[in-house]
Amino acid sequence: MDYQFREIENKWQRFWAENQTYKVKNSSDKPKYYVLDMFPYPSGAGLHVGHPLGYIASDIYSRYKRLKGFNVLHPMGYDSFGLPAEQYAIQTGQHPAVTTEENINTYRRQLDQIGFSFDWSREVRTSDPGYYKWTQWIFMKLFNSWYNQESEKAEPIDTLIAKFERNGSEGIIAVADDEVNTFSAADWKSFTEEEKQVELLKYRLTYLRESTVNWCPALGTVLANDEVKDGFSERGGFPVEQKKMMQWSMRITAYADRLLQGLNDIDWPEPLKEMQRNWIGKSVGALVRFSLTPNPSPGERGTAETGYKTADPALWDILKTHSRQNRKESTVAEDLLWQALRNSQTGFKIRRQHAIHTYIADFICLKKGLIIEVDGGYHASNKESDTLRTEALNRLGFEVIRFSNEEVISKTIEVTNAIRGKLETLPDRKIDETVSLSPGEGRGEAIEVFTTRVDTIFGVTFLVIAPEHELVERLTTPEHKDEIEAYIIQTKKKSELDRMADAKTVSGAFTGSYALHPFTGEQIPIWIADYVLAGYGTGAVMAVPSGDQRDWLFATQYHLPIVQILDAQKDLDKQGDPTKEGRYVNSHFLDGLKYKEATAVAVAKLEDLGKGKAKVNYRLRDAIFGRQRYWGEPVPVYFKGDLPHLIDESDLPLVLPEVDAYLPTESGEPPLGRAEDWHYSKVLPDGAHLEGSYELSTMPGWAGSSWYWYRYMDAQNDQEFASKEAIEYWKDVDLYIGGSEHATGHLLYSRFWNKFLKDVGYVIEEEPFKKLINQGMIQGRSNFVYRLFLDSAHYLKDNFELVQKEKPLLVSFNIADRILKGQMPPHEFKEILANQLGEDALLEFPIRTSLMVQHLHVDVNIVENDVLNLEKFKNFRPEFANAEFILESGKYICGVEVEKMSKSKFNVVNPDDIIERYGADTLRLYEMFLGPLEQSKPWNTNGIEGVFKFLRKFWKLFHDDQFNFRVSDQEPTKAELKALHKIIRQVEEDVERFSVNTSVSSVMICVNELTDLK
RNA sequence: GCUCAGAUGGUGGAACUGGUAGACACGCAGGACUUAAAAUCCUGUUCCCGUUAAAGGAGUGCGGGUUCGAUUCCCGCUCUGAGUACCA
Repeated sequence: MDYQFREIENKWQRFWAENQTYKVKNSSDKPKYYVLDMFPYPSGAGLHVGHPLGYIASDIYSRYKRLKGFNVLHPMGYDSFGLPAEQYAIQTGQHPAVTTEENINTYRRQLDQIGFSFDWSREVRTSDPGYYKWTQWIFMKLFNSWYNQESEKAEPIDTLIAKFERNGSEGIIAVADDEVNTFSAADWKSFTEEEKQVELLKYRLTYLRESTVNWCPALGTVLANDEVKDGFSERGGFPVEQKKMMQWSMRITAYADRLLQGLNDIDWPEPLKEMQRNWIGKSVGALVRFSLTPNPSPGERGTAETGYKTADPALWDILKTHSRQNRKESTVAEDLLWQALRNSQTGFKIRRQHAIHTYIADFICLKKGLIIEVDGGYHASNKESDTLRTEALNRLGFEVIRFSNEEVISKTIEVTNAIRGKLETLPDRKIDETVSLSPGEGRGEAIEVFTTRVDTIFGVTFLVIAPEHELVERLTTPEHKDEIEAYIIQTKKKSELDRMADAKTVSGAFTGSYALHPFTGEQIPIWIADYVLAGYGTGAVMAVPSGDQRDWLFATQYHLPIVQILDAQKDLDKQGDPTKEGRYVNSHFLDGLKYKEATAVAVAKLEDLGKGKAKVNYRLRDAIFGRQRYWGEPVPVYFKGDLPHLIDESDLPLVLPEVDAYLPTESGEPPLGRAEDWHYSKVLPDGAHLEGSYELSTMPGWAGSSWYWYRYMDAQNDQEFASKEAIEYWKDVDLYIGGSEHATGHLLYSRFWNKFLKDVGYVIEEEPFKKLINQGMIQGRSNFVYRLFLDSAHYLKDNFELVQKEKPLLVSFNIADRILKGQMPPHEFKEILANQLGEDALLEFPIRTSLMVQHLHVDVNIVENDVLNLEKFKNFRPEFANAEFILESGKYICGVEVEKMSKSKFNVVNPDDIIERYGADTLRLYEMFLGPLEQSKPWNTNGIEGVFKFLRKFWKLFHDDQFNFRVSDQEPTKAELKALHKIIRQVEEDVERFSVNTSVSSVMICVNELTDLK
C-alpha cells in the first residue's frame, strides 16, 4: 500500500500524547481563545458517527487558532451522572460508577483514535467527588442568596436579614414566593429562629416548597419541564403526571428578564435564541381585577334593603350560602357569644354570620358599624389575612374587635361587657353605598385576570376561569352545581393528547355567578373552560370575543354577546379579529383612540381606580431541582424537623453513600433512604451542634453541566472551583459547539448559574458563551430490500408454498417501486422474470395479479452505494440464503430512507469501522465535506472514497513511485506558489466563517493543481 | 395555529457584498492499462433540440415585482424540516 494512514496516525497520536503537545498553560503572552464542546454523557453504546461532527469542527478551529498565535483552551470531559447507568444498575446490580467508568474508557479510546487536540490534563467528570464538591458548593451559595430587585442582582441572604432587622419586610422588593409575610422589625425580632428560617426560605434562590411537579411513576422521579414532551418523559417515553410534592427548586424566574436581555448580546443562532425567548415567554400586559357580583335572582333583588344589604352585591348569593353553612357549623365560642348578644340583650341589634362587602363577619352591629370576630371560626387563618381583613373593613367604615376562642369561653361576661362598652361609645355608622376597596384588599374576593390587550377591555362580555381555579367552588351557585361538577369531571378525564386534539373546539360551563366590569360596573357572567390553563397567568381570562378567536368560538357556541371595539375589525360574524389597527368604538373613554394610546389610558385608569396595574408575565417557571434517584449529586443539606440546613462547608464534598439496591425504599423514599448512617452530626468550633438526617433526593442531570466550563480553567484546584487568576485569564467561552436540543435545558440553566456566580462575585462575564454554533443532527440513512409476495402460484413451476417459504423473491428497488406505484405492466414483469430466472421457471402468466411488496431494513454496512452485497446479505439474513434476487442492470439496488439512527433500523455507522478502513483523517475530512456544519443531514458513507483518494493524492505529492518520501530544495515555480497562496487565503476565509466543507474542496482543487504541475 | 429555517443536476452540495449558475465530490457512461477483475489514469456528464464540429433554447419550488443584470432583494403562494402550542 502506498498511503499508510494507520502508521501515520499512530505515530502522531503517540507523539502528541508523549509530548503533551496540546497541554495549555493558564498564562501566556498570546491572547486567549477558549473553544468548548458540549461534553458527552458516556452511554453504553459508544460514539456513533454523528457524535464527533461538532468535535471535529471545534478541533479544526482550535488548531487554526493555535496557528494564528492564540493560546487555545480546548478541553473535554464527561457529563457522567445520569439515568441510563442507574437503570442498568437496577437491572444488573452493577454499581453505576463501574458502568460509567467502563463507558468513559470506551469513549476515550474512540476519541483518541480520531486524533483530537484536547488538553486531557484538564478532563472533568461530573460524577467525581472532586468535581461535584463544587456543584454542591454552588448549591450552597444559591441557598445563601436572595434576589434583590432593586439592585437587580442576587445578594447574600445576610443583607436580607439585615434589612429585616432594620425595617422589617417594608420596602423590600425581591423575587420570592407569593406568600411572603409582611412584618415590622419588631415582629422579626420576636420571631423564633424557626419562624425566621421559614420566612427566609421563601427568598432563597434555591428553596424547598410544596409544588406541583411532573412525576414519572415508571422512572420513579420528578422531571423538569424541559424533560417532558407532550406528557411523556423525554428519556424512555413514559407517561408523566402532575403531583404535589415537597421539592427543591431553583429560582430561575428571578433571572427571567436578564436571561432575555442577554440574548441580544451574544452571537448565537437565531432559532436557538428564539427558542429561549419563547421558553421565557415574556408578555407585557396588565392585571385587571373584576370584583364579584350577585346573580340577580328575582326573590333577593326585591327585598334587599339598603341598610341591611351590606354585602358586595356581586357576592350576595355566594356569601349567603356560606353564612347559612357557617351558622350550622358554628363553634362553641361563637354559640356562647351569640347567646349573650342575641335579641338585643346589649341594647343593640346584632347579626350573626353577616355578609359585609366581600367578607362574612362573625357578628355585626350595623347601626354602629361594629364587627366582632372570634378567631378559630370560619375565617381561621393566619395573622396576615386577619390584618388585611381588618384594614379593609376599617376602610369600609367598620370597627373590628377580635377575641380568641379561649377568651370567649373562659371570660364570656367580660367579653360581652367589652362589646357593650364599645357599642355605647361608637357613633352611628354612616351608610355609604359607594364604598370600594383599593388594590390588594379583599384578596381572593375578586377575580384577577392577566391580559396583553387591556385596550380591548370594553369588549369583555364574559370571564373564563380554569376548572382548577380556587374560586370555582365558591362561585358556583346551587342551580349550576351539577353542571359545573360534571364539566370538571369531564376535563379531568381528558388526557393531554385529547386536549391538544380538541384544540379547535371549546367547551365550558356557566358558574351562575357574575363579576363587575371595572369601568362600567356591568355584570359579566363567569364561566369555566379548559382552554384556560390554571398554570399560566392567574388562571383566569377576560374574554373579548371580537378580538380573540377562542373567545369568539366560545361566545358563538354559548350564545354570549360579541361587542366590536375597533372600527377595523372585520367579519365578526365569522371570526374573532385580533387587529390592533383602527380606532376604538363602543369603548367609552377609549373611543377614537389608537392602540398605543388606548393601552396607556386604560392602564392608567385601572391604576387610578385600584382595579388593576401594568404587569409583565413570564411563562418560565422555577426549575425543580430534586430527583428521587441514586446516581446524582447528593444535596448538601440536613433536616432539623422540617427545616433544611446546609452542612458545614468544610464537610464538602458530601459523598454519595453506598446502598444495597438502587430502588426506592419500601416506604417509597428515594434510594438514598437505604443508605446506612445517612445522618449529619457535627460540632463547630464555637460549640454549635449541627445534627439531622440528610436530604434523600439528589440533584438533576443539569446541575453538573451548569458550570463545567469554569472547572476546565483550573481542573485540579481543590481550594476553589477555579482560581481567580484562571477565571481572570480565560473569562468566558469564545466558541461553543453543540446540539440545539439543549436550548431550553443546559444552555438556559448554564446562563442562569453564570449570572448568579457573577452577581456574587466569583466570575466576570454576564454571559458564559460568546459565540455558539449548533452542529446539525446526523440522521440515519436506512437501506431496504423488497420482498415480493405473489397472490397465486402461477409464476413459477414450484408451487406457491415453495415460493413463499423456501424461495423468497427479492426485487431490486426500481422494480419494486414501479410495482408499488402500479406502473409495472404484467407483461414487462413477466419478461424480467423470464430473463433472470429462465423461461422454464414460468408457468402461464396470469392476467389479473396483485403483488404485495414488503420492505425490510438491511444493514447499511453491507450496502455500498446502495448496491447490496448479496453474499453478505445471505449471512446477515440466513432465512434468505436461497432467495431469488431480481436485479436491475445486474445489481440489486436498495431503497433509501432517512430516519433516526438506531440499532433496530440497522443504520448505525460506527466511526471505529470507518477508521479501520480509511483512517481518522478520512473520517474527519469526510464528516466536514458532507455539507455545512449547521445543517442537519443524513449520514451517507457513499462518496467517502473521494475524500480518501484525495488524501492519497496529497500524500503522493511528497512521495515517488516507489513510495519513498521525496521532496526537493528547489525554488518553487511561480505556478506552485500561486496555488499555495491561493489556498492559504481561501482556507483562512472559509474557516473563519465555519464553512469547513468549502475549505476542504478548496484544498482538493489545490492538490489537483499541484499534481498537474508536478 | 404561531415562530424559525430551508427548497439549486441522478446524489451531497458550491456560488461570500446583485455580476459567466452547477465549484468540489459521489454516481453514471465511454476509454486506457490487464488474460480477467480490483486498483489506477483519461474523457464526458443540468435539461431539451441538434450534431462531424457547431449553433440554439430552457433552467435555481410556483406566480409576480424592482434592476442594465436576481439562486441572491421585495410581495403573494406551495411544499419540506425544526421548535412550540388552547400562553390570554
